[in-house]
Amino acid sequence: MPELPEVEVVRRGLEEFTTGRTIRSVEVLHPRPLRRHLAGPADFSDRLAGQKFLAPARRGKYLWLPLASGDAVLTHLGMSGQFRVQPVGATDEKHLRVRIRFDDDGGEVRFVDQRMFGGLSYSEGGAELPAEIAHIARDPFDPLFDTEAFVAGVRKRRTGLKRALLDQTLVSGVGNIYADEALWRAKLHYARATDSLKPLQIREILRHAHEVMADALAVGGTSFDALYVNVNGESGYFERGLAAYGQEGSPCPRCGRPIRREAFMNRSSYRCPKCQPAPRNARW
DNA sequence: ACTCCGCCCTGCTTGC
DNA sequence: TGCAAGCAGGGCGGAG
Repeated sequence: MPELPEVEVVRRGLEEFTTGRTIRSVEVLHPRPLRRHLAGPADFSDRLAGQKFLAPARRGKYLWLPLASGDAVLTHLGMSGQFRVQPVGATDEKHLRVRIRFDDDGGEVRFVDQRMFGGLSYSEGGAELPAEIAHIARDPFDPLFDTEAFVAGVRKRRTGLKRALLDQTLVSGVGNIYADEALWRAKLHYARATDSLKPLQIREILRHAHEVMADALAVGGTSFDALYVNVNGESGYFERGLAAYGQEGSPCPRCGRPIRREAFMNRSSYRCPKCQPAPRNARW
């Protein structure tokens, strides 16, 4: 569900509420979100008690909370994960999975996840960058993002452009929504063959992905429903900024043609049939 | 080595 | 009304 802008909104919210605080206890209410922590929920809780959080970090859609010990709590929101800050004693959310209490009088942090594609794990030595996500590419907001390596990587692939944009080992943070929006802005069809794109076109699609995610971040991200909210339970406002995604039948903001929805990768893709015509040598 | 599919979950919407 | 299928913004493991 959440892509880079939404995860960054959550990171900023957590930064305000967790940095410098010491954990008193961690309560795991469902084992599923701890599946990546192979030693099990009890071990996860035991290791965290008494530890102090440093400022949270993010790469793409992954988020981690470094600890003063040099380790980290690594998390991913999956499709429906949320972090919420609540006063101690507030009613439990229906899908509350993990509760973190602190040794001060402030509120608690809760991991809430309806579908449980998200989760948490304890990353030893992961404060700087958890080894578990070393394969994830830097995202476009990262000052060390290597544009030329991205251009070369995309051209080396033999696949469609949208598949490449969604491949988190080429560029991270882009999901189905912002891939469609970036493709619309760049006037490129999702099935354009990666190995026939010009370097300039690849730089352009990357620039648009960066810009559309920055635009979304500036207004708190995209929320279609209550499944994406910030740590205070508030929605973002970028849904009104979407030109293509979810806009089937609505006029293209550029040319007026109705936006088309098509099945793609067991999901949906939205495009303007005039601005983003199907290529001859399509790769799906 | 690279690419792609199926699957992990729950709940809301849609159509019969 | 009731039920089942379809769909939802992600990532991984393993098949080919």
